[in-house]
Amino acid sequence: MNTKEKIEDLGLTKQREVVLRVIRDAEQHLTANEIFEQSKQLLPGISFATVYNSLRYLKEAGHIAEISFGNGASRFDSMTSRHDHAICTKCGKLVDMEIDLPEEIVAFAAEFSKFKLESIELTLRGLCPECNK
Amino acid sequence: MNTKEKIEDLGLTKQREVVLRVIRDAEQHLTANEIFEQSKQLLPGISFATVYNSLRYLKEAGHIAEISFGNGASRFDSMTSRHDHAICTKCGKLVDMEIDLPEEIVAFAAEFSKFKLESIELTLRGLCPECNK
DNA sequence: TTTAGATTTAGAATCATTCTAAATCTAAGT
DNA sequence: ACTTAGATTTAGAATGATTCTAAATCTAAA
Repeated sequence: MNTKEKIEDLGLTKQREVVLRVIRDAEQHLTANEIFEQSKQLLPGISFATVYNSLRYLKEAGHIAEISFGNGASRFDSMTSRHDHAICTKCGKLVDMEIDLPEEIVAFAAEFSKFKLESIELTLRGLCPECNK
Repeated sequence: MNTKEKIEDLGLTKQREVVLRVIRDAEQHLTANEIFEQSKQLLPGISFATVYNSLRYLKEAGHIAEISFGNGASRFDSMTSRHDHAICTKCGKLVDMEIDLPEEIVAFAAEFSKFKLESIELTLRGLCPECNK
């Protein structure tokens, strides 16, 4: 039995489907390069450019999200719902968090900035359990 | 009368002091390249590498903070106190916000992630007033 | 004044990402 | 099935940000 669920029909090309599959099956958030390496195993001829094209496409279609902090390459996330991140300042480990952000804080931030809100997230920086020993 | 305040004695080298001055005097958050351009006006011989070295040094010493979102170059911030950011998804405009984050949210995030907390910030993405017209 | 360590410099190198142009695929209409 | 137009993929070049390297210079302590 395979743990990997079939990807519902999204009208994706073969390569975009592979990229999405890799991201969905990953235990952690992968970089474009890691996604390329794993995609090649499922679809040997795929090119790096296609991985980037697919990431852009999937992001715009709302199937994945891009996460980037100061340090190096972006990472990609298959969670579609709003959530937050914790990042380790020592090893770079990235962890998803679900924090219930009170409506009044969201409203205050929108009012303060005068921006038309699209998304809002909390980022915690610190030491992960391993690095904190 | 000069609006620019003297930088207190931090034991900085000439070039690090210039980089810090440029960041402190800036109206908005600058990229490393913009900082280099402006630093050259105050200290013509300064090199790009030194700007990067200085930025790293000043960041580690806690005098400035680096802000980076997916899109392009990092920006540097002289505010030392905790604060949050709003970023325009269309033009990239970056605005500082001061949001009062309830202690229980901070505690919950630390507990949830199991990280030893160093900092926490809120990031709002959306359209700035100009781009929203 | 010597010396060791830190800093600066210029330019090369690296890394992530985007662009380009040609080849290939796909779907719609014949 | 055949044509065509548009979208997609490919390989590799190009770009942009940042870091590295090695030599020169500065600084502070002995």
